[in-house]
Amino acid sequence: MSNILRQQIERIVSLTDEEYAFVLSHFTSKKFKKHQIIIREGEYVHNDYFLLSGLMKSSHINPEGREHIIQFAMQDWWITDPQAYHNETKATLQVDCLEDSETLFITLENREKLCREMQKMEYFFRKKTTAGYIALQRRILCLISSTAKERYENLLTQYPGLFQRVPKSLIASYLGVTRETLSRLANNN
Amino acid sequence: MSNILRQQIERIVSLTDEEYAFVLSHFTSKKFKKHQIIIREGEYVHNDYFLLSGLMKSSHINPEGREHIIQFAMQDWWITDPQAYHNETKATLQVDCLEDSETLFITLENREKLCREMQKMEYFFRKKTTAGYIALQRRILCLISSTAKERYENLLTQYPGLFQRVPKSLIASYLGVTRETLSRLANNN
DNA sequence: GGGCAAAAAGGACATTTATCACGAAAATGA
DNA sequence: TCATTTTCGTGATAAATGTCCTTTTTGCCC
Repeated sequence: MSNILRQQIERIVSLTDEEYAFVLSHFTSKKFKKHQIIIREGEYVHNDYFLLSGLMKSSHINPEGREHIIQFAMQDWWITDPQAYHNETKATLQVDCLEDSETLFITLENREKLCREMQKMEYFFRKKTTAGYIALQRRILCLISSTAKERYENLLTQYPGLFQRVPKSLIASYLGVTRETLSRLANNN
Repeated sequence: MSNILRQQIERIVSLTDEEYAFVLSHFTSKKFKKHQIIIREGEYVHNDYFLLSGLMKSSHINPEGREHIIQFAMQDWWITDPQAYHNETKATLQVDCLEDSETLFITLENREKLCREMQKMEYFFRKKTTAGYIALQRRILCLISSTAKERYENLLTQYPGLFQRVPKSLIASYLGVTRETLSRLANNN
């Protein structure tokens, strides 16, 4: 069974089996294939996806067709277009699969219902979002204060596995440099 | 009276006078002078500050003494070192005043107590943090996908008033460029 | 297994940005 | 008010990064 979700929640609040069953009843499981697009720009975003396995990315594609990667998500991570999901507006980001992936997703409606009916879960989501906020602040600091090389080495030490799973061009896109520049940094020129 | 805080909360949840009085009882008011340092690197961070007036910044100062600005906060904004505050660890950021400022601050203890005792407020903080998360994602996208000039123009249209209130060198630090580069961008070279 | 498309590497050159240096203008504080 | 910082702009040069291109390698699909 997929108690990865339960483990993540229980790192923040403890749950009885009954409580977890109730939580889980608000989720739906769904599998996706590599290259499948989960969220398309311009469409409404109904779900927030929790990854049980696989790998996805969220990205913005600018008018010239260049893609900029905002986030990679692997096992135990959440991914969606948060702006569109939480504000019920149309997506400006795209989310797609870099590998076959298994997910549990929750609609906004179910998330809010769950938070209303079970304060523990409202607490969980508050803490989880706070941790996310902190992580994004650190990424911003890295982007404004570090050189491309430092950002590259930083990512390499933080997520060494990522480099075996995704093409370098996507790593470059995440770091905010071109793939040529990344190639030079990686080869120490 | 300072009902700026109440207004911000009521944009998300409605409160009776009694409820607001209860909320407010968890805050302490404090004024600061320009140049005063509110949070020092290496010290524990007890408070999250809500600005009633004035202007502050949070920044990281690297070993070479270079400052990188993570956030400006003006009226109606919150500021702290979130990582140190929420995790009860020592500050890695500095928060200081760019103008004389009036604040309402809340300790982590009071914040958690308030959330426990009043689910409305847990809802408020969850929504507020979510909105903050979304804003940071957009800033990250801007940093990895836009040129320095675009980032400058973006900030200029979003916060035109800021340019009259803070030195350009700090704007540059926020945008992740040197003050010389910013000066040239602003004068269209 | 073979063919094809994607990915990676690298060269040559253009552009952007950082660095260092200096002087003028503006703001600040005694 | 006056002296002292701070701020701002600008030039010259170096370093970093982007752009465009070709070649090689890899890996995937039928």
